[in-house]
Order: sequence, then C-alpha cells, then structure tokens
Amino acid sequence: MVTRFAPSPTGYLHIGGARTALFNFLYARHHGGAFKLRIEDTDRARMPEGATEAIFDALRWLGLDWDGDAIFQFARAKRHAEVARELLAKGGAYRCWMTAEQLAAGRAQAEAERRPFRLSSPWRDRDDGPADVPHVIRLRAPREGAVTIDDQVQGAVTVQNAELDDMVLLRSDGTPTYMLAVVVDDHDMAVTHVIRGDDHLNNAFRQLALIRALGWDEPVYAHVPLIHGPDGAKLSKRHGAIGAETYRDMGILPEALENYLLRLGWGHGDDEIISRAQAIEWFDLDGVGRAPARLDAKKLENINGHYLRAADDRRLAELTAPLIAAALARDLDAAERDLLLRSMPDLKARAKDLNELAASSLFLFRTRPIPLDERAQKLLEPPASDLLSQARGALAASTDWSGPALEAAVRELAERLGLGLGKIAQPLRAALTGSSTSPGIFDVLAVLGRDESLGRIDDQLR
RNA sequence: GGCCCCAUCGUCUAGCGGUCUAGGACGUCGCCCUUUCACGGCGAAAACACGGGUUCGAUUCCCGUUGGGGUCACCA
Repeated sequence: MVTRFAPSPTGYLHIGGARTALFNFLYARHHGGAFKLRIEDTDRARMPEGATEAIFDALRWLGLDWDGDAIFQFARAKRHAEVARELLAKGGAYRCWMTAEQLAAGRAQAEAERRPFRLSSPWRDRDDGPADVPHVIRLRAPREGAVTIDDQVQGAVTVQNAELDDMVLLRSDGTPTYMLAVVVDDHDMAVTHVIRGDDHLNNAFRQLALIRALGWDEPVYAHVPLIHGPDGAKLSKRHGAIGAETYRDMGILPEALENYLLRLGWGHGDDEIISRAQAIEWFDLDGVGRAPARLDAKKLENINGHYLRAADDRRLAELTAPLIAAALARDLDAAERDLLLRSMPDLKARAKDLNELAASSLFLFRTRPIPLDERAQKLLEPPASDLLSQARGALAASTDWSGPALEAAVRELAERLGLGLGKIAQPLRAALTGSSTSPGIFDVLAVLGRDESLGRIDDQLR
C-alpha cells in the first residue's frame, strides 16, 4: 500500500498539512507501506521563493521522512495532457469552446434566479468547433445516478451525479488542471490510500468520475476533518501560528508537536503521551474523529514541557546555545557551553519551551556585576543585606563547595537565626541570578562555582 | 443559497444499547510538597445541543430542528 502527502508550496508547511502528513506517514508505517511526497507546484504565479524547501525543511524537522524522491507535479504536465488527449480520443472527454464570458453570464443568471449554477456545455455532444480557436477539454461526466464513496473516516458518503458538472481537464492554454494532475499522479505513483483534509471530500467525487472514465483502480479515501482556530473558525493567518516552522521558532520540540497533532482528532483510549514507535503501532483510520478540532496552545505547551523534561541534556544545550548567543550578542565559549550542559537538568525542569529555557539560563553567562530585575532589587533591600552577608560567611566557611554541603551550611545558619530558609535563600537568589526565580539555589551555587558565587554576592554587599 | 460533513466538560477526547450517579488529559480553582519558579501529589467545579421516535432500556440506533464546518473556478 502507498500513501502520499501532496502539499502545494505556499511558503510554509500548514499545521493542518503537518497533521495530514503525519497521518499518512503513520498509516503507511503501520501497514508496512510506502509514504510518498508530491509537491503540487503547478500554480507557478502563487509560489513564493523557497517555498518547496520550506516544506522539505519542516517535514524533516518533524522527522516525517518520505520514501523515494519527491515528485514535482509541474514537471509532469506533458504526461497529464497526454492522458487528457487519450481520454478525449476514447470519448470520455470533449472539447468545449465556451468562453469565460459565457460561463460568467451563466453563473450570474443562476445567481439572479437564486438557483444553483449547473454547467451545461453545448459542446458536450458536438465536436465541430473551430480547432484553431482556444478551447478546453472537459470530462464527459455521468449525469444520471449517484456515486458513493466508502470513506474510511467519514463513512459512506453519497453524491448525486447531477450535482457534479463536467470539469475542465485541460485548460485552453493546454495546461492541466489540478483535478487531472492529482488523478494522474496518484495513479502513476501507485497511491492506494488518499488521506487528506476533508476540504477535498467534494473533489473526491469529481476525481473518482475521472478515474472511472480512465478505467483505473480506485484508491481508498480517508478525509480528515480540518483543524480550526481557538474560535472554531477555519484556521487562517489571523490566528497567528499556522506554519509548522512557527512552532519551531516558538521553541516547541518536534516530538511534542507530533504528539499534540496526533491527539488532535485521533485518540487511543486515555493515552496522552505517545511515542513515535507507539504511534506507528496504534495508528489507524478508525480512531480518527469526524468533527473538526480546535488548536489549544496551552495543551501544546504542556506537552512540550513534558518532552523538554524528558529530552537529552546535550541535545537541549545544543538547541539552546544559539538562542543564548543571540540574547547575549556573543557566542558561548567552551567553558560556558559546559556550564550550560551541567545546568541543564535544573533548567529544563522549569521551562515549557526552548525560548524560556534560553532565557532562564542567561544568568549563568552574565558578567559581574550582574544586572538585577525589579523583584531581585526588592529582595536585597536593607534587612536582607545583613542576612546576605551572614550567608556569605557561612558559604565561604564551607570546605566542600557542593550542593548538599552548602545547603547544610545555610540551613544551619537559618536555624541559628530562627528563620525560615526562604528568608536567606531569596536574597541569595537575587544576588546570584539577578532574579526572584531560578533553579534550586544550592544547585545554582554549585554550578556557578565558589569564586563566581562569592563574587556575585560581594557585588551586592558593597 | 445548493450539495456534503459534523455535534460528550471552556478545549482535546474515552464511550461503539444496560458496566454512565459519563472516564482521562489540558486549562481553571482549592490543598499538600517547598528556598523561588516549575515539577509532582490530592481534591473540586465543569459535558451527553434540542425535539421526536425505535427499544424492556438510549450518550450510544433512526428522523427532524438548531448550531458549526466544508465545498461550489480554465486555484490548488
């Protein structure tokens, strides 16, 4: 069996497209089939520079590797036209000389009479038009009866043939239409399962008519509901993040986005955190829901936090280093990279995305005297500075500069003064990190080292 | 508007005639843990759109209403 993902290069990988790709990928892997990629690049005018690469990048980022080379639809135009001519020769299609004006007039009249427009070309049953005048080739679609598609997601869907008109296969300039191209490409690529957004459900009936006229094998269809914005409307630019790469920029891990997308419109009992391997084992079309799902940023964030905590420290350090460098406007040296790596276990426990992770690590790399934010300044006001001074003494007296040893020293001090640990820890935190929130203060002390820690404290004692 | 699809907590969903006083997750609100922030733990509020059938029995099946969505090009 063969599935396929067929995006048109718009400049980014639509988040809904990413989910469609994921479903196709998972379905193919689950059934031991192939997952192919086809770029529907026939609309050259509306194709931004680098649009194809953007799709490749996003797919690779998500780890949705396609089998074989990507197929470019535009390059296959000759083949498409050839199929149309063959069909014409067999009588399954006809030449139509209706003009755009005639069509427009028909539509306008239909609208005025408040009845649906049904194309009825006078050329369907005659072929004596002027051969040298531009004309299109239309499918001679059946007018009687109905077609039922046994959709794997939507169930049995029936449409009357009278609802479908004779679609254009070849434009008057000889270029193929999308409908033709899709059918020919799916056939030539040996696609057996067409899994796509349900905005194509209506198209399926037209395409099926063409497939039948051609006498080709019919694919299995599965039309997945679209993804909606938080307001329930179709996802569009005004909702903000619609490109998969935007999520990467937001510091979302690809496995988190994948898990989130997988659970959007598909379920497997109460399971929430699902690995790639597990997804391949479990995924099937019968688990796909039929109602459109809304995007929920909070849930994505939560899942991302989960994957962040589970992620390898080295990988996170590598992912975060460039973000830190950008914030600092300088690169990290080897020692700093090591510091970042060592701090990662403490850092990643509290971040929900890579940007937060980077931001929360900045205090490690500040040069003395480090800047203090408003709350940190407040924490260091008079009564606290005396405590800070005493804490410095206790710390400096410790012969063992390790987390547990330092904690013991500070706890002892707190007890001696009859204070809660927080009374001492907070000023310490402010002096060491310049912030009121950070990883555990004894971890910070340990990771920063004796000289740097004491130095930062002294800076605040002056 | 025609055609097609859909309908369980705010959101994602489990449920495939009785096990439902409807389960889980995110979010929200309490409490606990605690040096801050997170994490984690415990608990709470929160849904079967409505109306008819079918059935001994409907969240589950059928019809209608309402409400969403998709689609109606010589775009893809």
